[in-house]
Amino acid sequence: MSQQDLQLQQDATALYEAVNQLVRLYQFRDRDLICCHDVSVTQCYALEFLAEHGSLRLQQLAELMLLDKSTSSRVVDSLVKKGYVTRIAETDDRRAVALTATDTGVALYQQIRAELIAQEQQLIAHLSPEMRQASIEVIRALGVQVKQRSTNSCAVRPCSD
Amino acid sequence: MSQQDLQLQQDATALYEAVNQLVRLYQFRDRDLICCHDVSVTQCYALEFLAEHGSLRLQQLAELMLLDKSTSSRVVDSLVKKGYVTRIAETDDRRAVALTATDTGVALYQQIRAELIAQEQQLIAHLSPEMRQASIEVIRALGVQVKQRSTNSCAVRPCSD
DNA sequence: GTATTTAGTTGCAACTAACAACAAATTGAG
DNA sequence: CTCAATTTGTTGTTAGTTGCAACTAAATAC
Repeated sequence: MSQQDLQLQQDATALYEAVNQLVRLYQFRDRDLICCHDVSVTQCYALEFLAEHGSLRLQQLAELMLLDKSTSSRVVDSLVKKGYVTRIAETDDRRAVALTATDTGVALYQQIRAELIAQEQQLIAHLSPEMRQASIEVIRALGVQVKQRSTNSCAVRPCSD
Repeated sequence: MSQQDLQLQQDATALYEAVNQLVRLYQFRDRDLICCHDVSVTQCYALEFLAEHGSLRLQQLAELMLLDKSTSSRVVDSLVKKGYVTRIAETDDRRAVALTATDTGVALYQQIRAELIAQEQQLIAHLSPEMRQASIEVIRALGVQVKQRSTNSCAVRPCSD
């Protein structure tokens, strides 16, 4: 194996370990609140989609979140209870419900988002633009990879069991 | 705001969104198996610690995994049932149990690890060593940040509620 | 006008994880 | 040495999350 190949393999291993660590630790945010605010991570994702898209039906939200509609319905339940989202029946199709983030909900999401972005900013402030870009690319690519992995059951080889 | 500051902020936002996406999608691996192998993600983490550390007591494993000892005990249960880990009572302290990955267990972990590393390698093969290094650094730093965030309840400001 | 489809909710079961109570072994104090 | 306190690990219970299936209500199709 060449020096370069060796280096690549070492880097891949380091990347694997770093991602592993990151994702493992992130699991613990799930049960906690997002940084002191009274929403779970799943709830925050839902709030994010609603804040970004303006208004969504439950079905659409469920698809975006890759969750079952029943689960989404319950996530919305809790957000409604907390006053971050409203359910308003649509007039033209009275089965449908328009989910909308309230002002409080949007404000909460923006606050959480701003805090998290500020943290990311600290993290990459010392890096050159090229390095930053590379990091972002890699993390994006990891996301795409995981997405493929979760739709196919296995990315490397077909399922053996 | 200067051009550079603006760029930094944009990069931070992009990073936030990429990490968000990655971590959100990773949640779905949790219920599935790690890429067709018959262990859950938590079980795989336990297997990893045992394969890396050789032999651990339950208490030690629980601390490493940041889980309650009861939860760890049950995670180990399932790994024992599947034949990936053995529980062997220690002779000098008969309360204690030495947890050890079996050969099969180590082999499984190494296979999973190798597959994941191969994927990472594809991902970063086209990057220059400096770019790779930067990516790894950033992801590592994100991990450390999350760790702090999960011990302190809030990294940015003291809890307001 | 009835049958089918669609949107959303609720019942239920499976799973995960923590807390508390517990049993068994070890350690310590007198 | 003996009995209390501590340590190690397991089990009972509870809370929370999620998906599937069954359901209601509304809209659409024939």
